[in-house]
Amino acid sequence: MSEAAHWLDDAEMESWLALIGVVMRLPSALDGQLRGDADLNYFEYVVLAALEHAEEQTMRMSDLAFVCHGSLSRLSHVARRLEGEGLIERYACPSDGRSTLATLTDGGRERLATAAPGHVKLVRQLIFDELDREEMRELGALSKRLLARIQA
Amino acid sequence: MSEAAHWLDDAEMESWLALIGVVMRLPSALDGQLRGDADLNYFEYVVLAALEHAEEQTMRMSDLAFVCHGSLSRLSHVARRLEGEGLIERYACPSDGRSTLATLTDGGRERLATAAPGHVKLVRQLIFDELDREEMRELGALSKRLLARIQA
DNA sequence: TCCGAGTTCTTGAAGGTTCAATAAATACTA
DNA sequence: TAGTATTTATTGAACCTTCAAGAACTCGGA
Repeated sequence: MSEAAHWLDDAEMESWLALIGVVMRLPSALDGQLRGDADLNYFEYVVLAALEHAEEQTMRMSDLAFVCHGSLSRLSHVARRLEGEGLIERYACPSDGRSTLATLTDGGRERLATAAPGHVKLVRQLIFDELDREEMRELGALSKRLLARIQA
Repeated sequence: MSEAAHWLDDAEMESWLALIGVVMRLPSALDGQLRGDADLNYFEYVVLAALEHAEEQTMRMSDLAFVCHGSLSRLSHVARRLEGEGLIERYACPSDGRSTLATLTDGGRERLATAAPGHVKLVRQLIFDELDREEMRELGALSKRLLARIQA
């Protein structure tokens, strides 16, 4: 295969720059709103939200890290902070001594309730107000395929 | 407007989770390759790449920060590191005493050349190998519109 | 059963980013 | 043109994430 085949052509570069722009800027936009409304960053918010939707509002740390798209180490540090603020609790898993279970507290639910309306409003404003129904589905379908590659 | 209108429906949530998954995971995938191949993180790579494509391989710090999607403070810290490694140089702007100009050195060009093949290969692998030509353009067009909102 | 390999989680240190304060220059305005 | 506001960039501290090491446990084969 020729060397040139490895580089991006103009159309690919244009698409890439737009995508990576979203990737680079979206997190700080989300962090800003959450910090202001509920003194959380996006990752902390996602951890609380994931627990809220889980069975018994409880998850294993490693599963939680995966669905939140973060490393276990990152989650462990964040969990210590969240536990210190009384937003979650951790306890040993009865069925597997290696695992730790994290669960949402009432305080965590309240904090989530404080953060959520502004967060959803911002997501709508930045993403879904811009797209019609078909475009929204298309973006989701493409993202899902890319995510599968990135996770692999 | 009813309260419910503020929340995301199932299809929106599915799309959002896929998009944010890409946003959360893509940077660490890119960082990994760049760290291994050239001891750079993605932001450092972007700074060097932006300079390479600029007139005279030189840009004002604040313009550089904007095109790299980072804060000026972040860029300033990174520029100190890159300058320390001899990859860029900074000097006062002759026409506006407030501004600093950053320029790529030979060392910076070399480092970029070390990093680029693997980086492009990974981007192709993660993004463009998954999409046909039409999907690639569609993703770019949608991303561009979202980016415009996020930057506003 | 025992031992080695693998899994799960935490921790401290190193490295990177954000935030707030500051300095220095330019632009505006009365 | 003097004074004020704005723009541009840097800095150090606080905060967060990554990295590497280690502890505790489970699994599987000899």
